[in-house]
Amino acid sequence: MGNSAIVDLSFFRRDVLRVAPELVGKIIARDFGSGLVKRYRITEVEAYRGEEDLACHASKGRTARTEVMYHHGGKVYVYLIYGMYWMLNIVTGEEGCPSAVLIRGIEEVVGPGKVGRELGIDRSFYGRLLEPESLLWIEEDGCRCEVVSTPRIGVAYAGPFWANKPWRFVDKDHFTKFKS
DNA sequence: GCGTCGATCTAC
DNA sequence: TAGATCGACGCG
Repeated sequence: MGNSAIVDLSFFRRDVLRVAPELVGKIIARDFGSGLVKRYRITEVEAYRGEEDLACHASKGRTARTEVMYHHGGKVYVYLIYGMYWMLNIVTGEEGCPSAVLIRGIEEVVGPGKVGRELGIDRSFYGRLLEPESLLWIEEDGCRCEVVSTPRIGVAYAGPFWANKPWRFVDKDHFTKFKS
């Protein structure tokens, strides 16, 4: 990955259905300290959109957990699932419009639980802005990739109307590596 | 206070 | 195919 620029926070302050597919192919950068910065190409994401989306945590309303989803875009939303895995999300949209993008895959790391582990994500990241001071940010290097959309994974509980929405976005070149 | 279940992953 | 493992949420 050659020259790349930090993605401005205004990028995230748009409809999640525009932000999510555009995030595929961008780079997530993590500063581990001691001068170690790792960069990973984003290969798979999912969009969660508003209180009406029964697969979205904001469908439960504004709670301590979902609070940050109601903020303006560009912040980190993390939560622990199954008592073991930290799910990494990026808040999108304007203030008061709860939505977020779940990072499901980065290069060779397939699966949101493994993404959180690889990036060393924990609850301390909740609410941070995506900027170098937060040790986690997004970069753009002009790479353009073809994006394939499919239904979201693991949200059958939301009912077929929402579970069937094609709001999972995958880099086509990586698509064959993903099992459905 | 207590029971249920989850935007998952791994090992048996 | 079941077990790990715990916080959020709903009920009362």
